[in-house]
Amino acid sequence: MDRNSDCIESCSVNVIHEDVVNKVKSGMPDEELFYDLSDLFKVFGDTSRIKIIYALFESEMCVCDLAALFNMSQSAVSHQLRVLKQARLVKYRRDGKVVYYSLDDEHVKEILDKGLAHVEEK
Amino acid sequence: MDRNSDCIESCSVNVIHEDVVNKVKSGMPDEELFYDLSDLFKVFGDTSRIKIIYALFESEMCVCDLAALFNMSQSAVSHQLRVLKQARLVKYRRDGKVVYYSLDDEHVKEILDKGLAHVEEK
DNA sequence: TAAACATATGAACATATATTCATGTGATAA
DNA sequence: TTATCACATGAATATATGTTCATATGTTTA
Repeated sequence: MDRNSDCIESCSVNVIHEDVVNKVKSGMPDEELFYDLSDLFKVFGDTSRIKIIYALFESEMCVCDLAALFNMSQSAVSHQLRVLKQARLVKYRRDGKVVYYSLDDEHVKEILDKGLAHVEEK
Repeated sequence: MDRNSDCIESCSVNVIHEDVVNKVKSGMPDEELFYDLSDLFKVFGDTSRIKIIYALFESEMCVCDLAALFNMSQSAVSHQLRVLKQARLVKYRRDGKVVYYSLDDEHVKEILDKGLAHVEEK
């Protein structure tokens, strides 16, 4: 864990602007935040999950219908819904044998819309 | 490419709510959009790149300083900057031997802030 | 021109991850 | 109770991806 603590030497990386590096370093958030953020965006970084989310924007849906809609296997959909569930992005309700999924976060739409703005620009 | 076009049968996936599926399907955006969006979020889905972006929020920085700041190799930083460049998220200017990178998009901050709101919630 | 420096990049390697396959679980209906 | 249906899940596999290593490129300086 600390075997790279002297890496500024061993990596032959030289600080060119020590003042800038120190200033920026002092403004950096906690290391854990970077992991949490990248973990969240990793969830949006897959076509299948983006598709599922867009479908759930329109309506709550069951696993089988999502599979049929996107020509995916039931298993693949279920696995991806699990990822979305773990990220607290979707919730579900059971009605007999059928499980209905829906979005469980007011930020999702905003995040995707901001991403859309970047993608569609120029 | 079309070998799965009859997948509703071959995958043994049955549509339970055909009306819902058809309604949602008609509201789906172009397939290409899903790829563009997931490609963009994939960029945010890595700790190293998130770190670099956060550093560039504070100040433009050269490759060497970024490497020193995060204890990364120069090569790793350079590779990740290339990804950010291809996603049109950063720009650069050359001053002699040194290349300075900075953010090239007004959406980046907004996207990460929305993600932050989700991460910090509850 | 040669040497040194900052950066870029291709190949190799290790790890992460998405899908499939087989099977398990929970609920309904015959 | 047994069969069937909708869904969940573990293991295996194939692919994607991040880092390292070696080296190339471009710039400055001796």
